[in-house]
Amino acid sequence: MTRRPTSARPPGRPRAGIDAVVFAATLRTVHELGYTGATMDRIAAAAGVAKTTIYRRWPSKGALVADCLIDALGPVPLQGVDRREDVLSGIYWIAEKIGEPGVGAAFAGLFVDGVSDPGLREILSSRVQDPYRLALQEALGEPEHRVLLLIDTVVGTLLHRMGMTGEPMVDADVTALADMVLRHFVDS
Amino acid sequence: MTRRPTSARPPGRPRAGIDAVVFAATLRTVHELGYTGATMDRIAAAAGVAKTTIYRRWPSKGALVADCLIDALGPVPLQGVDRREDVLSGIYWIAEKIGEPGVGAAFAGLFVDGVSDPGLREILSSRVQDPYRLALQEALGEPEHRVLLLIDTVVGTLLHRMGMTGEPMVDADVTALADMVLRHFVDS
DNA sequence: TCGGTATCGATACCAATCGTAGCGAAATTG
DNA sequence: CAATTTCGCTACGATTGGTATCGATACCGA
Repeated sequence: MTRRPTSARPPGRPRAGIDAVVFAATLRTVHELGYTGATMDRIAAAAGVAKTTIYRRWPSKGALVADCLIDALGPVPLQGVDRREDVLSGIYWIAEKIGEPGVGAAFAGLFVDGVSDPGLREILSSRVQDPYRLALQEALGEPEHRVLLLIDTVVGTLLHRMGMTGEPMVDADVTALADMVLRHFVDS
Repeated sequence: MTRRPTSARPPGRPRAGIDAVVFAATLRTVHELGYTGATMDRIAAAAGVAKTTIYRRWPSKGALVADCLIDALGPVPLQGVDRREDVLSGIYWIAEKIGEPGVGAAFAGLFVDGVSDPGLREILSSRVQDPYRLALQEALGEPEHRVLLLIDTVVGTLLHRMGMTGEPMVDADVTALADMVLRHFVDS
């Protein structure tokens, strides 16, 4: 919805590396000031970019943060060779991602904005969750509702810890969470 | 922090049932417009109360919603007779509470404001989570870190589902969640 | 090389919001 | 009845999300 194709771009001033700069500034600002405190003015200032430039690329703050989150999470990490190994490494992967500065706070902020913005919930569901859900469904051979519950469990638990303490979950707890989830969803 | 003792009140206009009216209006407004959309002006209008009256009782929107959430959740429901039964009924209890209109959205909104407001995180931790954590520690005889992980798992999962779909979790999924949690935390 | 085009930066701007101040009115205690 | 405290109301300042405008800039194609 926001990033336009870089190929066949008509003449004009280049996009340069603005997307990357704004993404980095967004995460940094959200990390330092929280989702609410990360105003568009501050993000623009942190990126060294005019606020109007940001609004030319993203229609709203929510859309910017959503794109930023998608960029920060990166591609689906599943290998697809071993069910147990896929889920285990996936849990550690998302735990590490959510622990990165700003990622957890951005995630939570999007949920809140999404309550009053169905379009944003659509982005969250289709562009953030669905890629991982589909990959997990294929890797595990489990029905959709079970994979959705698995995602709720893993991501929800990690985010709740972040929200309550402000700190990412320690490894020992991630391991315990992984044990519980594996026993329920993989060892069937 | 906000509610002052009703006894030994000096003369003057009564507090009447303003707290209860404002709590109800807050939940209703958060349910309809989301945490961000629930402005103090709108909450005041919905409660039929002046905005200044609200600010005289709660120092910030976050503090209001936190008190509102504490009021909505009510007392710890554990009976303390059977470990398994306590956890099971507790999970259904919190699932139902989070499904009530506005409660889930209020919860999530507090997390977001809490990122940039340590005082609010303190309220969340000490007045919302701790009562249940302590009761669970006593009822289960488990160490603090395991009870904290249990709470993260149950509440986080339910809130993540609310945030993603906008709808509370269906009973079948709550049952599956309860099975998983019981096996890990109670059946040791 | 040079014109056309599209983006960038800067400033100004609007509506909405949080939170506060001041003041007269109302209600309750004694 | 009188003192006291809170209430409602209006107005206000500071911020914020988002828009409009306009000159400057950099790229593309000829």
